[in-house]
Amino acid sequence: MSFDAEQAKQRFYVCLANIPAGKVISYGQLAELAGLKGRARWVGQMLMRLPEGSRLPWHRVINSQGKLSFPIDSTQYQVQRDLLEAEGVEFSLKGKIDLKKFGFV
DNA sequence: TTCGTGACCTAGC
DNA sequence: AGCTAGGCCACGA
Repeated sequence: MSFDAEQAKQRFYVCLANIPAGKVISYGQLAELAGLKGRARWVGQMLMRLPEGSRLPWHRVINSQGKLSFPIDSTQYQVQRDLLEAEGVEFSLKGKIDLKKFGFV
């Protein structure tokens, strides 16, 4: 059985679009939601290659530790964090998100 | 086709 | 809580 990238991409986009504002999900969970269990890294690749104009909520995707997958000092980190805080998502002093509260599952 | 790479994950200490 | 090591899997050179 081979991996159909086109079909996978479609399911991935749909699931991502379904994440409500103010909630976050991990790469692995999103992959599983799209029927792509075990392909968390592929999800990351897709987000990186996402066209800029798209209205997909890429910022609601974080890692399983409840943190953003960017270095603290990067602009990408700031952008994602601002977008999330604008939706009501709270960060701890260490920059961690409470998945019990904001996690989408 | 083989090899290195990465916006990942989990288990162990 | 923080770090390491091993596993994971599609992608591109």
